[in-house]
Amino acid sequence: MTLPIAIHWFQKDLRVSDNPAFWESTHTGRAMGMFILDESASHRLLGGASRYWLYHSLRSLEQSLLALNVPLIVKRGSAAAIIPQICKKYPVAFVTTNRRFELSSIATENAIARHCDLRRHNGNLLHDPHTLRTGAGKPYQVYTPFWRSLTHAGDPPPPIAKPHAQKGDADIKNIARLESEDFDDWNLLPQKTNWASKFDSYWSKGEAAAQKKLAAFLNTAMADYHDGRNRPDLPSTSQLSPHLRWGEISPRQIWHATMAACAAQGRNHRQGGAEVFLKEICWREFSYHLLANFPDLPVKNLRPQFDDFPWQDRADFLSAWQRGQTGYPIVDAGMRQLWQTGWMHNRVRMIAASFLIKHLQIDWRRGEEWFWDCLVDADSASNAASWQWVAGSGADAAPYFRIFNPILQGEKFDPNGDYVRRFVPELVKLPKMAIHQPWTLPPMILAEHGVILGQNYPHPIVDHDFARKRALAAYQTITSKE
DNA sequence: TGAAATGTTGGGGCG
DNA sequence: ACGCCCCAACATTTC
Repeated sequence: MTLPIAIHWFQKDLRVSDNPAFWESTHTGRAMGMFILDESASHRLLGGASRYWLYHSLRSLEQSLLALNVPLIVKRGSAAAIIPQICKKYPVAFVTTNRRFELSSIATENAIARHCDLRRHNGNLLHDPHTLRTGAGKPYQVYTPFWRSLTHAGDPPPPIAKPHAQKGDADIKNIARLESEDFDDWNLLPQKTNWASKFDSYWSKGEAAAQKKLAAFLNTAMADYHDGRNRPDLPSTSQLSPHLRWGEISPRQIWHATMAACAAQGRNHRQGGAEVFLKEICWREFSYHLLANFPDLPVKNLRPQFDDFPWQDRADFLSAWQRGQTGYPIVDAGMRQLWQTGWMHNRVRMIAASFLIKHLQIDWRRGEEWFWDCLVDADSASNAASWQWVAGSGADAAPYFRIFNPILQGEKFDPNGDYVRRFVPELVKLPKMAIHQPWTLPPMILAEHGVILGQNYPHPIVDHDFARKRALAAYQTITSKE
């Protein structure tokens, strides 16, 4: 008996193992993989760093599928148009995909489902974001009860294996050859200036690399993760975020591998590094829970009173922040790490975001947009939820008056200044007692260490004490109106 | 997953 | 020896 032709539509699941939708297509059909770069108007365009990652991830996926004898069709255009067209043109029985939760993606999937047998799976989250509910039957808006209910629900489903290699089928190979474009033609990599020149040395892309990175983390950094995760100067985080973003690895794989590692190491997974690590994985889950239930999350304040916040429209300040020229070393190091590597340590993301919002009084959406463009892990759920969290405009947000002091944060979490020196080379000779506040040294001493403020490193663009008081005053203007 | 301001306490210097 | 003051250290409150 010949199985029907099936398409697995890869979206944010560029992997072959623990991929429930892909599994279905290969086990109940003759499967073709499909990836569509959808740049139609309703979809947010990928940022530059994301396009870089996508290129390499597709390369890797292509190889994995080749080994499984599954052809891959890549196309550019509107998925809502392309998939029904292909289904009409060829005898495609059904289409599988792992559902997304962005508003535009939901609309696209629904449109396709009207024309094809679209079978949607929950392949990228631990649980369905619509099933976890508070006692009152509402979505969670506070992280801790969300975490409690998630852990109370028990372990997520165990990951499923990758499919066996397929028989190899002339029909679908033919279709793929006729239909597929070559993503080399898509200009996914930088064209004019190669700003991603350093990315290659920082990142291995693809499913195998993700698994390797997870294993390395579980065997080394996880033990110290509780405190280590806050140290941008140390290699103490998993750096799995871009792999998760593209679905090269699934949270269920991470969850169960962490449990297994704890068992093998004789550790308790309910405490120490493992629990904190799983909590971070669940922050991503929480972000998706928020996005699924409050689809405006990426563009609208969850707390509407923030709609009246007196944001400053200062292109010069925004640009200084983007280029890592604020005069606050920990902020500048973070922003330059972002530019050079496509990634920023999470502690520093909070500091840099707080600085943009609170010190410079710039709308969090400007920061969200910059991160969207620069991060290899830019994800509509995590990025938006985290920016709203820092701004205080989100559901379970940090109170607005929680204003990070970039000097204290630097001294606390980069105690020797090594992180600053790595990314702000003009400060490399400064002693650690001054590296987070170079302006406190007399100009003579600074010059001896190769620093001339205003020439090779900026003066602080705002005074911390002034900025803090101004931020609190601005916050008053929206709270007093209620 | 803050920081600053304000309040409290207790040891020690000193008249 | 005693009371007073100063202030570091810690705790609590406030933004």
